[in-house]
Amino acid sequence: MPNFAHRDVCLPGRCRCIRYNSALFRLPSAMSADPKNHLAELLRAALNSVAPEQADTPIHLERPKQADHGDFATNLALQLAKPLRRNPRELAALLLKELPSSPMVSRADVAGAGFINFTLVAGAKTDVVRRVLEAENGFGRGEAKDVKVQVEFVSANPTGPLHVGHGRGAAYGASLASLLDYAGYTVSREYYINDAGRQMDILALSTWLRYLAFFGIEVPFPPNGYQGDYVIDMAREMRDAHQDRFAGVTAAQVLEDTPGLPVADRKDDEAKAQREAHLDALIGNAKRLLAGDYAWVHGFALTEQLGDCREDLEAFGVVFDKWFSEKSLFDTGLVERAVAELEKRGHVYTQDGAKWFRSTGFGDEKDRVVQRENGIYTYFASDIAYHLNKYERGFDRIIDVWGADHHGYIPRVRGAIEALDLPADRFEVALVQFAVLYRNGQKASMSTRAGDFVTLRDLRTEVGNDACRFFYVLRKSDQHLDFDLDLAKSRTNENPVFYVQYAHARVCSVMQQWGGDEVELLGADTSLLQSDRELALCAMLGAFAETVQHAAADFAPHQIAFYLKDLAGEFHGWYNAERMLVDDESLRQARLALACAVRRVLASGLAMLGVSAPEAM
RNA sequence: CUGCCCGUAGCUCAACUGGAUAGAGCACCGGCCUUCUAAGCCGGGGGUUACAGGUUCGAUUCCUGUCGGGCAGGCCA
Repeated sequence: MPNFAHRDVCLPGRCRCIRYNSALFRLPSAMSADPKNHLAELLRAALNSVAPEQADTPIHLERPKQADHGDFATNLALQLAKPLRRNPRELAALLLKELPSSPMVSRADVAGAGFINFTLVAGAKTDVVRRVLEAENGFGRGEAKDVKVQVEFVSANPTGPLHVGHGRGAAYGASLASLLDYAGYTVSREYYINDAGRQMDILALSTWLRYLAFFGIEVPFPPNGYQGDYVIDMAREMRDAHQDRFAGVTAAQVLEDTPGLPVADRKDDEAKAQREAHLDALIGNAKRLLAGDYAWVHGFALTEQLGDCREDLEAFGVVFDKWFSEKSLFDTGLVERAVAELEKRGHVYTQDGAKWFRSTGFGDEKDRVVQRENGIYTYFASDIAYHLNKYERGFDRIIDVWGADHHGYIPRVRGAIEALDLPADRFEVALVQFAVLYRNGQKASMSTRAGDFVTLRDLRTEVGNDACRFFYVLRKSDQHLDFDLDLAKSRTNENPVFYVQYAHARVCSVMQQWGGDEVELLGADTSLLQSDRELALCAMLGAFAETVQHAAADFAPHQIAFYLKDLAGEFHGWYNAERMLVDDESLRQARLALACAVRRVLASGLAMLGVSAPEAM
C-alpha cells in the first residue's frame, strides 16, 4: 500500500489507520483466519468498549462493489446511531479508536455517512488460496451445528411418471438438502408416498381395466382415469405374469350400478360430478369383484410406479434417506391418535356427521374436515399425523418443499401443529412455483391424466442431467420458471452450465499439462498473486463460505448457481489475461495454486447442485 | 369477491435481509486464436426498479393504496 495514497485520504482526527509493512502476518491462534470473521471479532471488541449496552448489535460486514471502498465495509456505526442518539461518523471514529490492532488490516477509515472501510494487507487477501487447498474438498463447509433438519420433497403421487414440474421440486429439494448439509446441518431427505388415497385406487382401477381389455372385456375407459401408455404396460405385465387370474368378470359386472358417463363434451359441474361418481362406483365394483386380489393389483401398480419414480430420481442424482408411507400412518394408528390428540385439546367438533378441526382458531380462513361423514379420514388428517410423526422423530427443523399451488394449505398444517402444542417455528415450507416447458417457443401441456405430458425422463434424456439440474435451480424457487428446452440443449456459450463446467475443465487441463502433484502447491507463495484479477479471484473464493451460509438461510440454491457463474467468469477472464505455466517457478506455483483453489470451489458448488464437474470437455 | 406470491435493461434473471454510482447473461455493434481448451476473453450502448404516497440519515428491499400477471379458496389430493 503506497503511503502517499494513504496520507491523501486519511486525515488526522478523521480516521485511524493501522499499518503494517510486511505482507507476512501471524495471528494469535484464537483469532479467525477468515478475514471477514476476523474483522467481525475486531469490531465486536471495539463495540464492547464503545457501547457495552449495545453489545448484541449484529455486526454486518459486506464486500463493497467499489474498489476504493476497500475490501470490507461495515455499517455498524450507522446502526448504532439511532439507539445511541449520536452522530454516525463520530461513532465510526470512536469504534476505530477502540479497534484492536491487527496484522491483517492495512487500513481502516471512516467514509460516507459513517461506514467503516477496511483494506487488508496483501497477504491476508491471498491467504485464502492456502486455506482452500488445505481444506481439500471441504472449503466453506459450515461448522457442524448439531441441528437435525428434515427436508421432505417431491412426494409426488406414485400414479404415473414424474413430469417436468416434479423435476423442479426434485432438483430444488435435493440442492437445498445438499446446501444445508454443506452449511453444517445434519440433513435427512424424505419422500412422502401417498399410497393410501383415492388417487391410488384410480390407478389400480385404470390398470385393471386395461388388463381386462386384453381379455376382450371392454369397459369404456373413464376419462378421469389414468390414460397414459404406462398403464397399459403395467396391464401387459400383469397378464404376462398372471394370465387370466384377475379376468373372471364380465363388463356388465364391472359397470353394475354405476351412473354411467355423460357425453364427452359436457364440462358443467353436474357432468363432472357424474364422472367422479361413476369412477368411484367402478372402484367399488373392482374392490368387490377382485376381493383379496384387489390389494394385489393395488400393490402391484404402486410398486411399479414407485420403482419407476425412484429409478428416475436416482438417475437424476436425487436420492432419499427415507421413503415414508402414508398408509403406515393408518396401520400404526397414528392418524386416529393425532385426531384424538386434537380432540382431547378441544380443537375438534362434529358437524353434519363429520369431524372438523377448528383451524380458524390458528389463523386459517375456515375450519377443515379431518374425518368425513362416511368415516374416512381426509388427506389433511393423515398429513397432521405425518407432521406429528416428524416431530416425534426429533427433528429440530422440518422443511416441506411444496408446489406453490399448495400455499393455501400452510395455515391449516401450521395450525394443527400449534394445536398439538408442538413448536411451530420448527416447521417451514419452501414453495416451488411451476416450471413451464417451452419447446420451439410453444408451451408444453402437462396433465398427468391426459397422457400427453412431457416426463422428467424425456427432459433428462433430451437435455442431459447436468443442464437439467442447473436450469431448474437457476431461478428463485418462488418464481415461475420458463424452462427453455432449446437453450438447455444448446452446446453453445448461451448455456450457463457449460460455462461453469468449462472453467473446471480448463483448470484440469492446465494441471494435467503441468504434470505435478497438487500437494506441492500447498507450499506456494501466494503473496506473488498481485494483479487485480488475481486479487478479485481470491476475494471471490473467500466469499464462498458466506454464500453457502446465506443461501442456506434463504433456502436459495440459486445463489450458489449465480456464485458459480460469477466465479467461473472471473476465472475465464484471468485465464485469458495471464499464463499459469510460466517459467518462473514460484510464480507458476502461486498461479497453479490459485487455479487449483478455484477448481476445488467450483467442484464443491457444482456437487451441491448435483451437476458433474468434468475434467475435460 | 377474499387470501398469498410476483412486477427491475428489448428478453431471461440477480442484487450480501435497509446501504455508498442497481448488476449479469442473451440479443445488437466492434475487436482477440503460430503461446496452458475460442463451450473463452476485451470494449460499447442501454434503467424514473409497474405507478402514487408514507416511514428515515438512506428504500428495488419495510407500510398503505392503485394498476397488471400468477396461484389458491371442496366432507378432492
